[in-house]
Amino acid sequence: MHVDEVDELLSIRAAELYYEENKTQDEIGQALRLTRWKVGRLLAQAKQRGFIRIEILHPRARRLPIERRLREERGLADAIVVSTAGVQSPEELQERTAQAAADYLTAIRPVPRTLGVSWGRTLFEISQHLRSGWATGVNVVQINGGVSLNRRPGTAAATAVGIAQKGGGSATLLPSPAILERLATKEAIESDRVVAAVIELARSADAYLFSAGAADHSSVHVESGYLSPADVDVLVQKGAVGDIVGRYIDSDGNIVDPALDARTVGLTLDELRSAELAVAVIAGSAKHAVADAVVRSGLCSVLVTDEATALHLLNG
Amino acid sequence: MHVDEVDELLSIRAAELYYEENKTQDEIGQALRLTRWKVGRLLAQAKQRGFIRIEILHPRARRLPIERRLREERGLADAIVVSTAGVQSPEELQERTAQAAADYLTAIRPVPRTLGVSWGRTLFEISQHLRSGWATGVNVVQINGGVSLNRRPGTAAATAVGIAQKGGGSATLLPSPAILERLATKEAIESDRVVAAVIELARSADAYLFSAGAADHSSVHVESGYLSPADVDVLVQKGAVGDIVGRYIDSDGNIVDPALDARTVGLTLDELRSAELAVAVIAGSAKHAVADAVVRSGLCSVLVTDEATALHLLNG
DNA sequence: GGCCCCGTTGCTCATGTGAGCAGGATCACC
DNA sequence: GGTGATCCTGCTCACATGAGCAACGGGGCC
Repeated sequence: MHVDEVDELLSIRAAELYYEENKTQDEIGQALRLTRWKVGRLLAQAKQRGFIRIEILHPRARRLPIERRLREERGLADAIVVSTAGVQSPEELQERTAQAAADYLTAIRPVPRTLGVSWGRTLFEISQHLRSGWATGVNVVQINGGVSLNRRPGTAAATAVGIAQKGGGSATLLPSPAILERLATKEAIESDRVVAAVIELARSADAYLFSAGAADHSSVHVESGYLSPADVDVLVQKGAVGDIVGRYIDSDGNIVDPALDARTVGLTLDELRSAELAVAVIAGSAKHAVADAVVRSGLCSVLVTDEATALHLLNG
Repeated sequence: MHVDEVDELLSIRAAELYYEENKTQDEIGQALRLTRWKVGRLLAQAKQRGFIRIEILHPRARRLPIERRLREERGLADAIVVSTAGVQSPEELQERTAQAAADYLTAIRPVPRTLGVSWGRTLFEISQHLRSGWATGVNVVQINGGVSLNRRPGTAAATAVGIAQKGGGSATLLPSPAILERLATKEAIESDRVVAAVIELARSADAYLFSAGAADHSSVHVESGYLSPADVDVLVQKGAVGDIVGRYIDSDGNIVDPALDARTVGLTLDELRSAELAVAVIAGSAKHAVADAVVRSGLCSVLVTDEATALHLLNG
């Protein structure tokens, strides 16, 4: 039996007594016939070698070391990473992330006067998790088209209005479909006085809050009727990994289908990229690829995500 | 937002800074605008409410609090519980437990002069994990019959001999099948001078080491040809949960089939029960029921097992 | 409205713990 | 077999932490 092996075993015995039995290092020393300094070193060793895992089990728990790595290694201004410890379902993960996004939004200083938001399942959940009074007099403006064509009419509007109301302000909706069938129609809509004014307001926002969609049939665009499942398949074939504010991007963050993009109403990706504060909220294993594209191509300055996604960004 | 809720969130934030960022309570106090005493209380609260989980990730890690509960609540003289943290396969669990049993055997003081052992997969693994020189001059004696009928001839012998050799002593084998077809044959064998002497020696052992088998087709008795799968089915129907030293017991620790039992060679259950030191080594989810029966009916004074089995004993 | 009770707060003090350091053992290499 | 480098040990000291305690304050009850 090698010396290192003996030390390893001893460090495990010491860790058991220290962490499970709450003994002092001195007591452990007496029990194992070691000086208390040796015990301290064994415990430090056990930690350093990764034998000790400390987890914070709570829906609101975050992973600060991973957040730091995201800031440092991926150049983000800020990162919020929720813990996946104890998560039972994808829905729970989604909820934790939405909660964290709501927390982050609430904590932004100075409080944004104008906030640009996209819409979708994630944004809606965030709006629900916000507390009344999270801001005072915030003006919420939609940054991409979102009049639902078939199901769930008004969730886009409900999201923006909800965020605004709880923030003691008003919402400015973008009265336009997300994607139009013909380019001419899209240009006509954008030149409409009201629509143009909303987009202009969106461009002037202090901060943006948006999510990302995965490029698959579960997309909100498919659900809302803007794209058919077959359309999505074609996009995937062209390299699409997901969409941001209705615009499909590849793994480098570039527009996949310029023609489609030209028919999409709302802020452009470059306008997002040049924003001072662009908060992306992306969670779930289905969105690992989009999250990666978004962060790589600088589409957001702040990312709110879950631990698994964050680790994917760091190791992938 | 209720006060308790605020405190809960604060304790999570504090825990993140304390355990993940290694800040001092004082630093955390400054960051969260609290006194360091408040921080200390929040951390204590987080621990006490179970938000903090500390795990020792190591094949040799044990669960001392569960061992204590087994001793106190189930009246065992001693209990060894190996951690299941990070276990990938049932084989790994089995190996960890065998290793722990070998460790326990090595640590018994005074060193037993005569050790009675059963045989089987578990015992064989224990013999392999023992280190040469674990004892000096130990006499190992088989406590139940075990001349394999078909496959793997000699593992029973190899186990006893291995334990003896590594302990610097000799092995005394029980030259008899485990179960005989006819009662008369069994009685004849037991009256044989050599066999009788071995059993007499077994009765005088200072300590016993044995495992338990589950009552299913994977049993060593089936594998060795002493019982057919159909025989086992019948036993199960009669309430058998497993076997100890070849004897099938029900959930109360009583012999299931007295006729069969009468044809089984080796120590009786009552002889085991009255032993000073009887160490049972039982691991794996298939053996939860037997483990329970063994402990309930006082068949062992010391139990070596895994965390999941131990929790089954405590909660079931 | 006054009073009491109980939970919370910020403290003192004792204990627990980690950093850094000098002496000593160990090992490889000459 | 000598010698130097390196690691390890047991220490001092400074800091971090938990226990216990008095003062405070808020809420319920008379």
